[in-house]
Amino acid sequence: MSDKDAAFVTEITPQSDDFSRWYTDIIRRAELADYSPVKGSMVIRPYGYAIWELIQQALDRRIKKTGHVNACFPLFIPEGLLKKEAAHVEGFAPQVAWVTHGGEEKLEERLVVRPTSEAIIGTMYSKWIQSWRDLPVLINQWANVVRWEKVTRPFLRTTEFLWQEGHTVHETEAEAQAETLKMLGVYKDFAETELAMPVLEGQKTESERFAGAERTYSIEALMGDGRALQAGTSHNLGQNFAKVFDITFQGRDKTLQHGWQTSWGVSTRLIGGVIMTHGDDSGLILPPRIAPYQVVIVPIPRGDWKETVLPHARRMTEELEELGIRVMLDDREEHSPGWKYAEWEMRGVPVRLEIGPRDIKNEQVMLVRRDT
RNA sequence: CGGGGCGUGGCUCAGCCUGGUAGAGCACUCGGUUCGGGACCGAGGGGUCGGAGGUUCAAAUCCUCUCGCCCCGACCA
Repeated sequence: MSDKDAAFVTEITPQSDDFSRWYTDIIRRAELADYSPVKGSMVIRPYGYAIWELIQQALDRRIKKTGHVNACFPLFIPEGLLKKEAAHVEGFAPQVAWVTHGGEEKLEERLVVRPTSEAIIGTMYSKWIQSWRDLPVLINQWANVVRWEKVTRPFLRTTEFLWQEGHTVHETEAEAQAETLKMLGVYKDFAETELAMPVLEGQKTESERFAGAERTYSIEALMGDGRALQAGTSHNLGQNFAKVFDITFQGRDKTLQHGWQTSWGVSTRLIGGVIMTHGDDSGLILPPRIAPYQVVIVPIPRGDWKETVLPHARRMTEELEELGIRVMLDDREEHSPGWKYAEWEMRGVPVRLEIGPRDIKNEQVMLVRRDT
């Protein structure tokens, strides 16, 4: 196959030519996401969203297993609340979207569309926490947030993105620090186990620290172009927010104390990380745990295949599904087997099963792995 | 936000320099033959050239402004 043919076949720029272009080509060709009419905002298409749902499910299990529960806080935050924590507002003010009107009426107080939820959650926590017996508070939320970024890239940095943000309050500084590192560990294990994405964990420098945090830790993944990608962060907030949002409790020693907080999050950026960690010039390579289809079955349409091959392929599909495996039976007649091979390789399906009349006769099946 | 590049059917692009109101390949629709690595033949549908203004008898083409996208840098999940 000549280079020209290869280019035609995949329509994907080779990594060695232009890694960034390769990245955006894959997203478009594999139908993970598409650009929207809203500047900097992308549409996550069904195939891409299915990956996010699998990431959510797997991570949500881990978050709950470590004692956290889910809740949902408002999208809008009153300007005054965001401004309470000085470092926090300074860090986020340049990239918040403002709501100034309700219908035709100008608002008395402007609202920000949440860039992160420390302010609104801290405000609520101050109402809910009275005693050391109320601690720890271990809440997570799955949400969308908005940051008015000047430069955007699909999945890696978009104006609006999906994420989870955990917000906890503890009795002591040591407990908060332990929680911060525990969740960093959860992220590391999640990235390496579910996403097959090796990461390096460590503490961020002062300039990279989360606005308002005492300490910020992150997991960093290595991309195919040799660059690092911040794939998740865990912050020890100390008492910074507790002091301005008045999160106090009466301690075991009967004195009034401020809570010790953490917050931690990962976002749809993880999908970008997966693409850049595993993908090759033929397209996407998806780790089986988060692959919308783990197996694609391609029947060979020959002779009386509809009476022989197809029923067999359907039975195989059912049997695999009973085992909990996500299967795509591609029995479309408008595409040739060769076309389907290339298509599903491009979309990163881990395993392909080819089954034709010969296989039925010989009681065999052709299996091809995407990652080899 | 600084530097660079680019906006022409769904996609990739040619045409622009040397103005004369649009082409190719792929994709799509219909019919037929095919199908073990992106099949082939025939017949079709679809764009007024990112947007606005200007120059001109005439603008995809020249000028101005503007919007958007991509890459590098700075910043961020």
